[in-house]
Amino acid sequence: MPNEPSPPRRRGAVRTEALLQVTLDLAAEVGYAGLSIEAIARRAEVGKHTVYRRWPTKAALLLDALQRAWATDLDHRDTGDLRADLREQFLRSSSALTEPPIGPVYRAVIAEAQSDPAARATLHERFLRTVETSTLERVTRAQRAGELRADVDLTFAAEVLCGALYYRHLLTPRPVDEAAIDGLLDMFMAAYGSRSRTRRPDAVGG
Amino acid sequence: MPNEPSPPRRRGAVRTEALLQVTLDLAAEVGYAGLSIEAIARRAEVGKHTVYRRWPTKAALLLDALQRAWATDLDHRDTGDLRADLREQFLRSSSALTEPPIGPVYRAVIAEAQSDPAARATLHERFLRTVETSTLERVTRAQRAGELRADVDLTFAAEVLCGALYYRHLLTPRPVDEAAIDGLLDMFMAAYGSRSRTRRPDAVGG
Amino acid sequence: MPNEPSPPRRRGAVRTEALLQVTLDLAAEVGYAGLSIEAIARRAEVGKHTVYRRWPTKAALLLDALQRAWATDLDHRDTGDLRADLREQFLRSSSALTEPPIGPVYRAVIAEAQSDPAARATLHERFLRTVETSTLERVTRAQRAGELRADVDLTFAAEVLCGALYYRHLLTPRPVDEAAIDGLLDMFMAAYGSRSRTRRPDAVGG
Amino acid sequence: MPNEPSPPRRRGAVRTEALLQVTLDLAAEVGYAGLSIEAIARRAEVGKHTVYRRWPTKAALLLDALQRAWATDLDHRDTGDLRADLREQFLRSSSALTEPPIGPVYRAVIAEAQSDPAARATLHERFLRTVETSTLERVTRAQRAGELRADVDLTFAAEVLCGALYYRHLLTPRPVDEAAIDGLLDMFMAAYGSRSRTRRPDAVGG
DNA sequence: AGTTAACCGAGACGGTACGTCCTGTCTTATA
DNA sequence: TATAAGACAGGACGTACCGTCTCGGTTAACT
Repeated sequence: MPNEPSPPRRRGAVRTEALLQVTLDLAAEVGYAGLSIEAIARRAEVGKHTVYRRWPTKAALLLDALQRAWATDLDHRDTGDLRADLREQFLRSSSALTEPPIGPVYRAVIAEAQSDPAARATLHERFLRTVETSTLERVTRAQRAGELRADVDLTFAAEVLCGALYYRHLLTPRPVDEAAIDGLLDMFMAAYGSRSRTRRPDAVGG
Repeated sequence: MPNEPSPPRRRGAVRTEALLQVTLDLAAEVGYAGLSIEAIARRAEVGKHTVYRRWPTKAALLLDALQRAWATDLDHRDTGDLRADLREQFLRSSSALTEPPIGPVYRAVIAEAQSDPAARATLHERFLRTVETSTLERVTRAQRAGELRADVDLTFAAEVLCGALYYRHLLTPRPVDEAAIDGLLDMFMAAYGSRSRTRRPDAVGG
Repeated sequence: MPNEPSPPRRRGAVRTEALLQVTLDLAAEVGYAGLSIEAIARRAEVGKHTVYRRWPTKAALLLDALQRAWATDLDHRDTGDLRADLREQFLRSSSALTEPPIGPVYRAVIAEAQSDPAARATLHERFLRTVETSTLERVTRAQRAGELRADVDLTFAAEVLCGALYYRHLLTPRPVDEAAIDGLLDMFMAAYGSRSRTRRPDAVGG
Repeated sequence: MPNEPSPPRRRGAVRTEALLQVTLDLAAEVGYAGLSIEAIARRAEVGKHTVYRRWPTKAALLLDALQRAWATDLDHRDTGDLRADLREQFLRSSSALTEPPIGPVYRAVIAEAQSDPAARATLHERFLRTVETSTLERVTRAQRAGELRADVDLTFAAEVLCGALYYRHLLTPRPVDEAAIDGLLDMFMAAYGSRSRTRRPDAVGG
């Protein structure tokens, strides 16, 4: 029996990286449906145990893979024009969530999260809360700059801004397009904008 | 719900009812995880084909089961006080979505919907759009009654009201409680309420 | 009370014929595997009950279908040369059993017969015994004509002649070709032929 | 937290053995009809895949099970009396084929073989050919010993000996009893026995 | 000619088995 | 000791037939 030399086995962190990458590749190629641990291990030419050793749950793996792909710049710009900055950031996020590999992985995570409260908490902690926080910081800066009314606590407003867009993306056949974002910002600015700068009687609604 | 004219298959209809009920029972007893077609058929003492004959997909079955459980009164009250009516309706919806059997079934549907665009569209068409529409009608009435500004198109606002709450319920560890609803309504009324009636300078924010 | 009332109902008889023909057609087109009652009824555009009303068992249906196709001339020729007559008849039977539709139906019947002793008995009664009997008659005639030894009971010999060929056809990858038939006849004639006419020292064996 | 230690999983060859044994047990207990892969796996407390991993086909599994049960001594005795030796061996084979577990498994294999030419070939290769060969060897020895005529090739004769008995067993309601075996041997000896030793004018035929 | 009972297609129904896929645990052999 | 490979029990998937059972709508025979 001829012993063919097998390739050197990569280990530890390198392996972890490779697995996450394979997960993203699979997501991009075969989508949500192909994201089984079995398929990932097969594609990575890795024993299944090597996956389970690293992540206790498919949700955990997918969350890490999502993080790896989460290269989008989360920090809102601060050009001094709050509306324009939010608009630009929301557009960027929207297209990021739509395209592979983030899109399929995100959907997979959300599906997992429905049956796993821990995954749901982690999903929020590591991704959604981050988005909310980043938005909150930007609007808070705007508030300090006088763009927004000073008499309101914006915490919940930041959640609404994010939530409305996620809702549309995940549970609606409608796209998160410019019209949607503008409509949302109209509402936000109407509610919290400083009186003098906010009124745009010709453009509210949509 | 649109049905074919009138093929009075009483035999079939009885089975269909029973299957939907079993689905809800399973959801209440064993939760999301127990909602396999196999388990439903087994519990109903029915051949699997009897299920597949009626619903091409688990998502389709779950959507019908959801509809069956969806007894919540969707029509917003109209006491003349928009804020109070919305608040009351949102609280009611929230508790309906939290408890079995709607809770588990809803989550299961959403999980299915992530991998099945058709299910996603149907989910929205039959449930979320209904909620949006119902809300839109109430706020439009309020607008005509002078409670809300007359210069805005409220279509998107209605989506935001619903979406923000669904987001919190489905993707967040936070509960949809009175504080959340009040915060949302503050924002909404601040944005669109008629000037004289809306300002509640002491309570905005959360 | 099975009171055979009057002349046969034409409608019924026509249907029966059609079903048998469909069975043969299916056997010829899709072979053994396609011979389910379900498929036959579907192809005949007939309710399954119409099949079960006529035949209690798939085996029963197949046996009737087999009979319908069993057009092969079973009566051995009697040219005065026993060996030649048997040879000719065996060749004819062999090719009949090999080709559709008899081939597939025959195999299907035999498969059914393995799990159903009644079907096995009927199979033998209606087909195999007929072949044995027909052969027995021919060799008995030859015996009376002096072609075969007078001091033997040929009943079992007739069974062996048939059985050896069926064995080869059904359980062996070898074809029932001229060589096989000649070999068999050599053995038979060597055993039972009258001394003077039988010895063919140059041709015995294969 | 130490869970209850599950019994060490039997693997590989041991598992294969167990599965074959379960197949034979089922055959003996519930007969031909109970020999589904599903039932075998259930009885063995084994995942179905564990069966499919080993045998691509039910036929393949049954063939192996048959082999396991095939303990009958295939080698013909050689007491110097060919007729007695063959008789003894045929009787032994006959009763082996009649009783469980070989009986039901054999019938199941033959049923499978009718719809699967590969199974048919394997069935012959591994069982029937073996019987033919063993018989051929014995008669060839007898031929060299002068018991049989020297001027014949016995290959086909060996097939006929086996085939006639299989035919009777599998396709006939008649049993393979002593009379049948004697009749067959009469014919064989009449055909191929050396003249001086063979003639038994009082006993030929059945 | 009207009645009526058998027959019909269509297919629903509870079952069982098929063969495939994935899960999460466990084992083996290699490096 | 970590690994690649994959065996393993379990269970769901969606499909195919089985043989029984309605369901209305013909037919054909006998009033």
